[in-house]
Amino acid sequence: MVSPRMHPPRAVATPRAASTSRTGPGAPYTRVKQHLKDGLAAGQWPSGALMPSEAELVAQFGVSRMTVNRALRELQAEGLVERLQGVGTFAAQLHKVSSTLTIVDLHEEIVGRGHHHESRVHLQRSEPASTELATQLEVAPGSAVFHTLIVHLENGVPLQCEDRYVNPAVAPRYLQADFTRITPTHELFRTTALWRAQYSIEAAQATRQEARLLGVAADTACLILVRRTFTREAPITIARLVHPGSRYSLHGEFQP
Amino acid sequence: MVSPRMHPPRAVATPRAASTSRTGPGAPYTRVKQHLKDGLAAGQWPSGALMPSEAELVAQFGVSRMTVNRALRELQAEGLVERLQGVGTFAAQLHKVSSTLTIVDLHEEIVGRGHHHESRVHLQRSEPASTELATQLEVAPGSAVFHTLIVHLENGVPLQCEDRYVNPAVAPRYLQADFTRITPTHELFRTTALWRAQYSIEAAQATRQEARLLGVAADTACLILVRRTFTREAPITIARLVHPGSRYSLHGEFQP
DNA sequence: TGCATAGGGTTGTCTAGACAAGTAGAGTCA
DNA sequence: TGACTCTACTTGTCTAGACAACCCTATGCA
Repeated sequence: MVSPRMHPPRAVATPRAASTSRTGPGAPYTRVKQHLKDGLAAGQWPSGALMPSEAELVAQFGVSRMTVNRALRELQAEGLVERLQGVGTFAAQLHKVSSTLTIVDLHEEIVGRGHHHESRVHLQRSEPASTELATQLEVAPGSAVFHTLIVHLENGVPLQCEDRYVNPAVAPRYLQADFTRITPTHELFRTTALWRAQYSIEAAQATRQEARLLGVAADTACLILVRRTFTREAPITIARLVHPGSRYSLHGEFQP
Repeated sequence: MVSPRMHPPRAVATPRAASTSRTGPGAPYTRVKQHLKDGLAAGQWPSGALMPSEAELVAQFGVSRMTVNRALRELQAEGLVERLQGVGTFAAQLHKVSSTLTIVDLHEEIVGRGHHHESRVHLQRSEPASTELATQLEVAPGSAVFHTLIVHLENGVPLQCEDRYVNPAVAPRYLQADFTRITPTHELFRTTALWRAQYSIEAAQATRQEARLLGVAADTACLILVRRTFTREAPITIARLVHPGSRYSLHGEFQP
């Protein structure tokens, strides 16, 4: 980090008195944004519905149009609304948007959309590793590994089935976490040093168990992401993340 | 899509004369943003280096601070800079970046596996762009774009259905290529300068046409990758790549 | 009937000024 | 020396007004 610039004298604006704090999450544009997010989460505007115009929001919130405009522009960037010049602002198709293949915490992603996130823990235990799993996690065959099976719900709708095995040597306290309150991704982020990740993405029909957990028909096309992460020394975890294809897609961008 | 609201009369601003167009990619905030992006790409500011303050950019570009602020805010959102209130703007740590969904030529991939690659060209022509497509490729609606529909086979088994639209302004000789001998990806690599790519991955059941072309059942789960590539200036192509899920998966790796 | 146009809505953007809040160097005083 | 304030600088945000580009409907005219 380079040290900040010196401070040569320069004439600046004359100060005056004012009242309320404006920085931070209580800022007006944040209020407008949250109001719209809440409305979207509550189904106030179904997908494709026309949302209030900037002028209407200006009147409703008593703020300037630039402020409203910023809120809407950010919602657009987040993929929650679509805007057409000369036409209006529309509620976007639900959940299309997700983020990069960067490893993001699903919880943050869902909350970032202004939605409610819930985890249902179906399995949380230690079990002996199969031969293949032992190879993947680079542990001795038959030695204990941690296994969790969790379904994540967005606004009550199952979004992801997360079947995960964890290397106990790297995250010995993994099983003690309360996964209804913290996601495995977050827990592992917190306690291990991620260095590298490998993933593979495929489409397949859900297994019977997965279909049941996700509440979809057994032949639904699902997007399956298998991700293996590593510290600099050893594998941390291998996760099989199953999304019903109709409710999810991955987006990304890269620049060589 | 709900129909737009009615237009009750309301008083609006009085018009006045002005000169240059401000909307679009030539917009001042875009210029500022691009200038900084270019500088970052050129290594003008190494990771962590202090970048020009808003006031300096205001002076340099002759625009208002709000305009500069917007450019910097968007660069921050893109992860290219970090900003600290009261301190300054710093070049972000390089490539925290995502993934290596590197664009590989399918032909090389198949040949690399020691297998035989064959392309069946089902469509190769120029056609008028639909409104949405025109937007995606940033061409005038209704203007001609190039369209190819090709099925790639590995050892005689259909592996990918490639439905591709190309911007004629960027690759004017695209249609003259012999796609039984060279893949579109290779042709475009050869004739255009790839700068950026956007992709979206989802799972879905194949359409009837796709199922027929791929020789699979209509309800087969497929992995669909929609990829849009760009030169530094304009979109090159948008491709919809459909793989029968059972026969394909994507692999990647990244390092933070 | 059919076409051109005007009007009034919508988003997109820019400006100039202002205040708020945070940082850090430079002085001041005990 | 060490703790304090002062002050210049930074980013963060808001406002009111304006113009541009675009879209849709209604209207008037041929």
